[in-house]
Amino acid sequence: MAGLFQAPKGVPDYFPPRSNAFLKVQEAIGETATLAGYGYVELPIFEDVNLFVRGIGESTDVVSKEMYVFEDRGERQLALRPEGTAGVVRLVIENGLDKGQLPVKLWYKGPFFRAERPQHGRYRQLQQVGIEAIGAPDPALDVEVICVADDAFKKLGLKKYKLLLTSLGCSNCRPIYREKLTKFLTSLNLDEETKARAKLNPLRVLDDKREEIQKQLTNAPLMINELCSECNTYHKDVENLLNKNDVDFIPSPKLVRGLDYYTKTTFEFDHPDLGAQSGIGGGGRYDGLMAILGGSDLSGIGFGIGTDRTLMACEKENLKLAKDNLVDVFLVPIGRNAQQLSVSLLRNLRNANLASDMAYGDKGLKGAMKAADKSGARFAVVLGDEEVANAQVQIKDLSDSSQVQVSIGDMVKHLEQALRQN
RNA sequence: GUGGGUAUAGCUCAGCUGGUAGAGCACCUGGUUGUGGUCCAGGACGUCGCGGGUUCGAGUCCCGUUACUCACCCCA
Repeated sequence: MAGLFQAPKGVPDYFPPRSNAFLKVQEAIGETATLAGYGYVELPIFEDVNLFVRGIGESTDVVSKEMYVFEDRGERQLALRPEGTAGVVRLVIENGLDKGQLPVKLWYKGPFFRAERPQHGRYRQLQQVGIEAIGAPDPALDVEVICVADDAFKKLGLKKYKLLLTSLGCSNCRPIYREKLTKFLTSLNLDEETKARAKLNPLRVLDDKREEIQKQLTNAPLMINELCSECNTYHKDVENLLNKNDVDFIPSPKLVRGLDYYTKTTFEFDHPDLGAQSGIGGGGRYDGLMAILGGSDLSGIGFGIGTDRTLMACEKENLKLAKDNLVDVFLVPIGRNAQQLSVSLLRNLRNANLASDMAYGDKGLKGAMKAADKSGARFAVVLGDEEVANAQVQIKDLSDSSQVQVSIGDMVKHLEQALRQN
């Protein structure tokens, strides 16, 4: 049972059959983004630690206590990426993508790392698929980004998730609001820890889950009511466009994101069946980030969808994402000659795009048939000395046990037709 | 990071107030010498998470530790 090693704390393993569903989730989001004109980027898994410190914000939990920081052999300070946006923005600036046609639309996928205490759905190596659209401060673009996520979830068959939406204002209206909120919070009776949080980022106190805190927050000033006229108009446009396109959303004035760069449109997708780790995706605008990281002063918007959690949500809704069988055809050779011939036959089948496998090892006929059954293949191809001598194979339909004999030359064609019929 | 729960076969779990391990499913073999899925018979599989302690004796009690898990914090 227990070997010498176990996976590092909080790191999930994916293996068949669940790994097939994992892949489907990743593909569904990536395909939706591609259809919307987003190009794929392959980002490095580690970056200069300061990219994240500057980009995400030094005071955020993600940076201050959850980053995997290390030094390489050249004494460079690096960090395993805790999120994707900072890396994409760096890539855009470094490669001059912002000098061409705008907006720049990109998508990415892969693992991210945060040293949190693990929980079901909260991993130290977490998987995300994300998109970013940089260089067009247009409400229609905000809606496009939200729709890509929404459409991907729908494509997977998800029904129960909710879209939470608000605006966090801009560099003009947020500081004013922040001061107002701080004043309000200091009038409350809060524990030391919460007070500290209020000082660091007062907005964060708003989505505290404890009832005794929420009770005190009923009359708290809300950003959504304090937006400057520009932000207000922008947000109304976003809401109207979402309504016109039948994208349901829940106005959530207390929604806060843990990364400092968010401005204006901010959203989160929640799934009710995932307990405390209910966020399956989130994102928003980051209009100052390009400039902060030394690029041209362009706006940006994007999202990150949690692949792990989205898969869990699909499982909660009993969605069948991938078929159980990997192959449709299974070769059952009896004897050395048949086995050697099968190697070539397998290649023929696979080159004709028929997913196929064979019984390896010295299994008897019975065992090999059993393996064929286990594989989930629709057809078993039986061949022994007699068949090899006559250049024939027996093709058995495992769903109804019917069996026909065809020549080896016709095998691929026969199976192609049989599989196409259903 | 804080607080609670759990850890027994590959999986899901049973094992009472301490007396040297059990079920179902899965796996292997045979019944059927060249035909799977059903059925029947048989078989293999465990240092009871790990380390220490109490005891004549610990899966069971105590301490520590690790992992998972629930909530908080945070977030995907």
